Amino acid sequence: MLDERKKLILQAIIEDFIATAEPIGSRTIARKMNINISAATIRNEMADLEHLGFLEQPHTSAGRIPSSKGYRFYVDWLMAPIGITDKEVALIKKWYDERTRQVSEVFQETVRILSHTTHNVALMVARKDAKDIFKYVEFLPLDARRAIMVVVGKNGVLDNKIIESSKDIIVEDLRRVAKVVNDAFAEKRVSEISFEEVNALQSRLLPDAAVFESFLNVLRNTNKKGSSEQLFLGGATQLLNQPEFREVERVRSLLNMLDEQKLMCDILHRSDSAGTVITIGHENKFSGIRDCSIVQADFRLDDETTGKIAVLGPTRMHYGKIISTIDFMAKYMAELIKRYAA
Amino acid sequence: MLDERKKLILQAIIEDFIATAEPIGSRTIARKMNINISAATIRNEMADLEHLGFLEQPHTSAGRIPSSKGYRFYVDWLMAPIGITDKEVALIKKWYDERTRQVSEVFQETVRILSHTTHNVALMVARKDAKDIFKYVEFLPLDARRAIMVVVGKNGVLDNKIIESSKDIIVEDLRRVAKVVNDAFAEKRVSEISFEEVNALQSRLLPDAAVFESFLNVLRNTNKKGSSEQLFLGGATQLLNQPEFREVERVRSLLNMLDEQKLMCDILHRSDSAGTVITIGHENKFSGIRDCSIVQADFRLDDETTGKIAVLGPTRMHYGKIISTIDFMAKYMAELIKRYAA
DNA sequence: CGTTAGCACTCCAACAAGGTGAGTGCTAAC
DNA sequence: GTTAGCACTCACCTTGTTGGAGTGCTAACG
Repeated sequence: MLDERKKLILQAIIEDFIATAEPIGSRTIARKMNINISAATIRNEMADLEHLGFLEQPHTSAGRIPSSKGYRFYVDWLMAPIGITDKEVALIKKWYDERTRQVSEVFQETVRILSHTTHNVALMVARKDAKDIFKYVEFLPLDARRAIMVVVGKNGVLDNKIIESSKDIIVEDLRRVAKVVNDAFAEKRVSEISFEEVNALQSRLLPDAAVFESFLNVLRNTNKKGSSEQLFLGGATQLLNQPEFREVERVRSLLNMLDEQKLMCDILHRSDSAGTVITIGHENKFSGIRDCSIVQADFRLDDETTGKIAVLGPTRMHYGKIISTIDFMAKYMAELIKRYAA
Repeated sequence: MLDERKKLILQAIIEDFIATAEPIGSRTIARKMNINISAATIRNEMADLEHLGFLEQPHTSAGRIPSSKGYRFYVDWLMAPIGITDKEVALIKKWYDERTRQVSEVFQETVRILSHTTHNVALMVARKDAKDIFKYVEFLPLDARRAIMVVVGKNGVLDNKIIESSKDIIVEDLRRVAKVVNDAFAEKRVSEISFEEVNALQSRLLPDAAVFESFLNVLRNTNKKGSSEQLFLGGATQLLNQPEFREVERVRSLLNMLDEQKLMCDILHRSDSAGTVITIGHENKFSGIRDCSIVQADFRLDDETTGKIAVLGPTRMHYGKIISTIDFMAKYMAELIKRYAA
């Protein structure tokens, strides 16, 4: 497709632009490349590359900058894989160590670290598909008028709630409710308990309607809580350090997009393909980020929980570094969560 | 302190500046105020007000802008109380309705709404002081090798955890552990269970050391989780709409501060006084926000949970409106949380 | 004595003009 | 195919000019 020299020149241009964010001219390239070619020759090659769509000119007599297509070619064919160094790994582990104590903190800290190491916005969606299976309900006494209803699923407690009564609680009543419910629903998947089944029980439990209602609420809640999708976002500040966001207008429009949680989830779910996916500039479906690139990877925490982790920034980003960082983070995070959950 | 006319002029200047963000001159004021005073007179008065420290001049022959002291006087003496309208209340309630389903969402949504209605950054810290009292521990069977340990406190389940064993679990063993632990710790405040007491039990439970260890872990965890402080933050985007943040540099320095969770907590906790507190410009202890004001109120959710809710923005803010909004939000949020928890 | 008109002065902001430098495309020679 | 040379373009910086908004001061007025 491209001869060897064109590839070299394209690579040199892109890498220089990634480093400096300045349009780059033929002389500079001639000076930087080891090959002894004159600026004039490079000028000719650059004109060719522009006609082929790999480069763009902001205006006549400025240097060239890479187009989306140019970056795509670079990422697919030219880019040298840049691994993550031991030092960086150590730093990341240190950050986690210092700031996370429990599972719930790991997600937020992950985007924090990822945004700091990549100097771009980091985001993550974790999606939990409830596959909870109900086992039994048990009532634990608290005091005369209160008891705790504990709903147990196949993999532990699904939820618990205090039952309060205006008159003294009779243990026998609770035990009866438990028995009926347990007989009816045991081993059922929570998300599949139907309206009809519930109705059928309702009449039998009329004297304890309140308790039964509470139980249903807990179930519904579990289901809702179980199948959730959570978005984490960090490092908007990082963007401000990028020269492409020197004007407030650009910053604002992007920040506004990032505020739209639903939209961001959609963007991340756009690619169903597994593994690491890179979307560059115009390849984005959403016009608001046509001048940005997204590098994303997916991860799996357990049977129920999967997610995507991504870095978003200007098309001019260190693709190689970001890819290896994100891959490492996805794996390490999953590992960490397992460790904390144990 | 100030004669009636000076007050009127000061008020006019401040309100104009809040509206336009432009330094304001004598002629403009003369035109806007109903009173028939010439621009020259106003000039004299303005010179006085500047000498008294209520106004500042960005440079000679620009208009005047209010100083921190000027805003302080305005807030304390001049400002007309601006209530929150029924329409606004309705809007806020609608937003909550649309986006919150459970307690955990209320906090985040509160800062979202607050930042949108005030067009400034909203933040909130919720602090929970653990006063949990241990009642008993109970083991619920799950399958042959697993059981759930449920730790019950005075106000419900403190925590639960799955106990896993390599050999079949003997119910009697668990019951024995439960009895020993319950006898020793019942009615004790979790945060006050001492190292010595734990040691004393350890020897008696040697055969079931693993289970006991798990129990201790849960206790420790409860304690840690119980006494937490969480920061919520929203609406950084709003800042970008303010003319004082037209240059990226200012935005960056502020966003960097906002990223420092610990610092922000400190700032909010600075004022121990209850009720609504306003800190204007130079009154701030932290130099990074010397050109910002903070309006904060505190709230109480229950015996254990208290917090602060605040709006942060340029000194040029609609103090009256923000105060009434924040007061309303603090109350309404507490109410909402009670409702969801019930 | 407070108020006002008038005036000279200051300073920012916007605009225009000219110079500079990096870069290009084209052509002709190697 | 490669290269040197040259005319040309365009952004950007510097400098100068102008206009307007605003001030402080002074002198006159009721």
